[in-house]
Amino acid sequence: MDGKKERAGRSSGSSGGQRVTLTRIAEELGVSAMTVSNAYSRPDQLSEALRERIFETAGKLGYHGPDPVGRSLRRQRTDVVGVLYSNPLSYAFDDPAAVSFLGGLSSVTEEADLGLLLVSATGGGLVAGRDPRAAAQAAVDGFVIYSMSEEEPLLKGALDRRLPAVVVDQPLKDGVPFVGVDDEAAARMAAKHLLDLEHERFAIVSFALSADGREGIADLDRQEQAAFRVSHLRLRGYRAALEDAGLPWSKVPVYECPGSSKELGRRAAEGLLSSQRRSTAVLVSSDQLALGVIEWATGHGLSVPEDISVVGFDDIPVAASANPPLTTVHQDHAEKGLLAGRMLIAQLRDKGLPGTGSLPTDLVVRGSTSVPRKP
Amino acid sequence: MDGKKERAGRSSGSSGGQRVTLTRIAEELGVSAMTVSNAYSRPDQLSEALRERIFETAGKLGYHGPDPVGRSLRRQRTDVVGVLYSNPLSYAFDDPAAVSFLGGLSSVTEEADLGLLLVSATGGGLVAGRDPRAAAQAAVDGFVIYSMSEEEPLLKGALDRRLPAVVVDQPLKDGVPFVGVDDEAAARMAAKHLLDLEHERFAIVSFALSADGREGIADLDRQEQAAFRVSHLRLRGYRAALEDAGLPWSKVPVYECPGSSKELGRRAAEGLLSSQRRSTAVLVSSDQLALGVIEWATGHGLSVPEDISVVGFDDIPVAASANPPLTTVHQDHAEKGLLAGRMLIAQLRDKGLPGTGSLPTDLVVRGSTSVPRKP
DNA sequence: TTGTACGCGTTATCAT
DNA sequence: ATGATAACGCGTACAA
Repeated sequence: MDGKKERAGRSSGSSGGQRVTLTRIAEELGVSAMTVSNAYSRPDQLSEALRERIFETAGKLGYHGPDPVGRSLRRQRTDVVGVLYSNPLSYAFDDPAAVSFLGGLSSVTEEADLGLLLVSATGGGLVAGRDPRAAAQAAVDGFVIYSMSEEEPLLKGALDRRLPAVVVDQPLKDGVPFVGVDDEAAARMAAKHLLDLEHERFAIVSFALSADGREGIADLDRQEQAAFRVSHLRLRGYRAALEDAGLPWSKVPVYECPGSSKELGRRAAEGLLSSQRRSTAVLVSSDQLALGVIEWATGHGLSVPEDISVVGFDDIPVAASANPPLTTVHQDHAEKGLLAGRMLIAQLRDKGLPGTGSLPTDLVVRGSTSVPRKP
Repeated sequence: MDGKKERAGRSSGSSGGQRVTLTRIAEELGVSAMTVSNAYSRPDQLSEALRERIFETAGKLGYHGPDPVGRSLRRQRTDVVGVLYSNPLSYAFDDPAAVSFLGGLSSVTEEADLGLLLVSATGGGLVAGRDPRAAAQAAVDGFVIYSMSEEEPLLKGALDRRLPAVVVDQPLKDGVPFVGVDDEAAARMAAKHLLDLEHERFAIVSFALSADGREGIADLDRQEQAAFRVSHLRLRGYRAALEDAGLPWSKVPVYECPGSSKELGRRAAEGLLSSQRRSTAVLVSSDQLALGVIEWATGHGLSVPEDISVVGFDDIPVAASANPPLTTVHQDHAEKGLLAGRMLIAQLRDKGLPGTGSLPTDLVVRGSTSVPRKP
């Protein structure tokens, strides 16, 4: 015998410690294992009477249905979808956009009777010599890759397995179906709104351009080399709009935050708005950051939008009820989850490779923007 | 040969359609399968040179490490923790308390290198004849059971498997470690706060007492028979405090909501506060409901707290920044997740059965409560 | 350091 | 309606 580990379990009732399997039940009744299997998985292949007897002894022996792992091995599928998220998984639950996305995704997987396995990008902490393959070794039928960095080792590990997959937002990968929005056009729209209000002094708050955790003003070089597609495109959009209006981009400070939270937003505001001749318009590439910017501003005697207009990006649920309500670029994160889920399931069902799913965005004008105060 | 399904895959490079396995690599190199296995799982058992050669041909043939399912079967563990949530899984992502909880839980599982599998209570919609066992058939090493109804069939299915498990909030089950707070004392504290402010006309908004989806005023009978432990205890706490103050419970209307959302809160408020001689104090058993109550009130010309004081329960993140900021019972949901995770992992590691983990609560007084307006 | 033998628990196929 | 056989892909125990 192999594993001799003593089961701690309160040996409840009839059977001792030994693991109960299909075969065990079969022996007990003098039928074949196949028949027991059928009792659970294909009821039409048995007489009702036998099926009953099987369930009965199963109950008596403490057997509660086919072991999922054995079944998965044999059937060559797990009925589980893996979700890959950039950075510590627990961050996802602090990010309202990610939460909405997962909500949408889960409603599809749920309906399709698939489990949702959240796979950590950084399990095991920083254990030296940790195999980057490890995290990709999940027992899943396919992956939803949510907004990952191009360079994330986990990504390669997952894609190498050549399972069905869908990438959301980033990165773009040949042959892998993709879901996203037109980030550049959306950002352009946001900037255009402020330009229409006749703002002239702009500042930008961006989330991470690369995964190196840098924080602070990002120069042109760094902007160009952004590893995060989404950050890059949003910057491009802002830039295009400003340049179209004849404003020199080189004079627009871009503050890079290594994440997306209120706290980082406050710090960005501090870095950007402390100066004498401060900006009147701030374009922010996420709502959480934008809310942080607003907090810092109001906390320092500046009023929004009278002194400073702020535009966010994402339209997370709290944006509407913030104070002031946040003007922002709306995108439907839950819908994105739905779509990604459907595209993955299509592949699982052998419906072939879906192409690219693009979702609309629109600008939601609320209370955080207005014409600049006259000088 | 068994499965004849044609792989859709773009047959990338060297190898054809055939699945690549450990054995295949072994044959290719003329070594034993065991050695290949060791190359991945126990590097110290090989010469570095051989290991390199193995990885090389593995790469060439498109093999990317041991199959997780085969591995799980053999090792008798999956390194995955299952999370059971009451009702459609997607609701969890709409519930800030659940989201915080999952955040805490995920940070522990992540650190322990465990995957987190979200298991749906109601997969496959309402397909008739659906096996309630199905959802419990996840390939996991243990379960975190989050706030489920006592009667949920899924619960029985999961517990029957006798895997390590931890129950959070409800239901209480013999022999299953439990994490929660003292809901009754906390509710009492909330009621006491309003009594101290000299309120006398109370109304209660509770979330579900049973899983039958009923909505509306719940009579004493229904209150007593609540299937949800948490709802029951909170009501008991409110009641005890009011009765201690000499207020007759029978005159206090209890509105039951079949869930926890702003929308349901608005409906409850409508049901409770439309009357002539309305209450001045509303005790609500969740923050989301409380925020809905406030919205309804302010939307109908009542001001909070001047006309009506409202106390919530949970202290979800938005409570502090709501308008007015919500007075509520604070509990640390993320910490609850951490604790539940740790208690489950302790079992997985054979550290024996942990007992009960109890977390503190405290009342956070903010702007939604004050003395009642003089009549 | 490497190889042999076997079993983990299930189910598809084909036969009866 | 039921059974025999043979994998599914891997890893433990032990021998060499």
